[in-house]
Amino acid sequence: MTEKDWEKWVRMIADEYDLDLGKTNKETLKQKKILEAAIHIFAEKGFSGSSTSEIAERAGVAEATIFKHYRTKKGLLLRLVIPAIAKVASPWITRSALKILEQDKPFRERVEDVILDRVLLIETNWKKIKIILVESLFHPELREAIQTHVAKSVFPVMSEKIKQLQAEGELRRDLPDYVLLRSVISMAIGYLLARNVFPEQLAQSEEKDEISMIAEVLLKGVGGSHGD
Amino acid sequence: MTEKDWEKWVRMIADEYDLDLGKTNKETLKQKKILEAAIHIFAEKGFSGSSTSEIAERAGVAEATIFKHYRTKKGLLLRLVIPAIAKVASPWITRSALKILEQDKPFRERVEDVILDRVLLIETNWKKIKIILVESLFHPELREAIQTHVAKSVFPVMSEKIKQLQAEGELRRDLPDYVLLRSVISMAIGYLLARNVFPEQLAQSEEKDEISMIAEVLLKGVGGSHGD
DNA sequence: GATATAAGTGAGTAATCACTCACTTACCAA
DNA sequence: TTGGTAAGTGAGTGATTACTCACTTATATC
Repeated sequence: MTEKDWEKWVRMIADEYDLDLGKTNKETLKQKKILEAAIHIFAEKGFSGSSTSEIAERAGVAEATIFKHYRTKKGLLLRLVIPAIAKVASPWITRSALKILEQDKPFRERVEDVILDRVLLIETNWKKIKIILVESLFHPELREAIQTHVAKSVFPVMSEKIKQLQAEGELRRDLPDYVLLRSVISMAIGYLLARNVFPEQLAQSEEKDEISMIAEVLLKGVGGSHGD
Repeated sequence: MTEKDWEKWVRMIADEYDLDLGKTNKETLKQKKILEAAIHIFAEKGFSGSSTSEIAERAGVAEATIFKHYRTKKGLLLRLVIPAIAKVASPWITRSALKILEQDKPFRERVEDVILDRVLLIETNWKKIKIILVESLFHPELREAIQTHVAKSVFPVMSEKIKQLQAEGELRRDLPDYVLLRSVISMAIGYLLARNVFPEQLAQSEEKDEISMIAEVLLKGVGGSHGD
C-alpha cells in the first residue's frame, strides 16, 4: 500500500460504511454525544463486548439514531478510528516532534522535551489509542492500515532525522538507525505501560524526573564502571 | 493482596467457576481439544468476539460438553488464564533468569542470554500471553490479580538482583533499581512488538543480531561522541 | 458382568444482539 | 406559510447468544 493507496482505502471504507470522517461535516449535538459515548464504552469493554443499546442509552439517544448515521456498529467504530489514524500519520504530528529536535538547546534537553511531548500526546488521546491498538489485533484491515500508513509515512521521516543526528555526532554511528528509533519508542511506551499497569513498582517518581531518567538511560545506557 | 491472599483468591475463583486448574487432574482428550480450540479462538477474536458454538465446532465436541466441564464461558477463560499467570509468577520461572545471570561469563554475554531466554519464553507462549494481556484490560479482577501477583512476587526478586549487580559495578549506581529494571523490560517488549507489528521497518536483522544490539544499546546507550 | 460415576450430547430456551421501517419532528430556504 | 430534506424515534424482526436438561454412552471397580 502506497500513500495514494491509503487515500483510496480511506475513501473505499468511507463509502462502504457511509462515513463522513468529520471533515466537511457539521455534526449534530446528538452525533457528538454518540461518538463520545462510543469512545467511552468501546474503550471500557472492547468493540465486541459493547452493545449499541448501551451506547444509545449513554448518549441519551434512540438506538435507531446510531444506525441512521453510521449504518452499522462497525461503521461507528471506523468513524472513530480512521480519522485518528489519519491524524497520527499526518505530517504536522510528526513535524512537531522534529521542531522540538531542531531547537537551540543541548541535545540532552531536546531528547527530554521530545519524549515528554509524545508521552503527553498519548496520554491525552489514551482512550482512542487503546481502542485502535486493541481492535487492530482483531480487525486485519485496521492492522494493515496502521502498519502500512504509519510505517510508510512516519518512520521514513524519523529515520531521516536520526541519520542526520548520527552525522552530527549526537547519536552513535555504529548501530543502524532503526535500532535507535526502536529504542526511543520502546523506552517511551515501556514507561507508559509501567505507569498504567505497575505504577507503584515501576514508575515511582514525578513524571518530569522519570523522563529525565529515561533520557539518561537512553543516551548513556545502564552499564556500570566494569563495562568501560 | 499478599501472597496468601493470592492463593485464597485462586481458590475462591476456582470454586466460583468450578475450575480444576490442571493440577490434580487427568484431562480427557476432549477436554484438551476444548482448551486448545479456546486458546486459538480467544486469541484470534478476543473473549467477547468468540462464541462457545465456534469453540465446540473447532474442538469437535458438542457445545454442552464445554458447559459440563467449565460451567460458563468465563469459567473456560479463567481455566486458561489463571494457571498461566500462576506459572509466570512461580519461583522457577524467575529463577531460570537469575541462573543465567549467575553464569561465569562476561556480563555483556549474560545480558544477551537472559534477553534471549525471555524473548523465547514469550514467543512460545504468545497466544496465551495475548489473551491475558488483552482480557486484563477488560476484566478488572484479572488485572488486579496480575498486578499484585507479578508485582509482589516477581519484581522484588529482580530488584534484589539488580541491586547486587549495581554493588558489583556491572550496573550504574546513580539511578534507582526500578528504572534499570523497567529499561530492560521496555527494550525486550519493544523488540517483540516491533517484530510483530513493524517487522520490515523496526526489526530487520536476525534475532541473534537484534538481541546483541539491544544489549549494546541497553549497556552503552544511543548517545554519540558529542555527549562524552 | 453388574453397578456406580463421570463424560458426553441433541434439543431445546429465554435473553440479547445488530439492525429495519414506517413514522414524526426539527430545520431552513424560498 | 409552505414544502422539502435531514434528524430522530418506537416498535418491531430474525438471528445468535450463553446456557440447561433429560438423556445416552463410556469407564472403572468390585
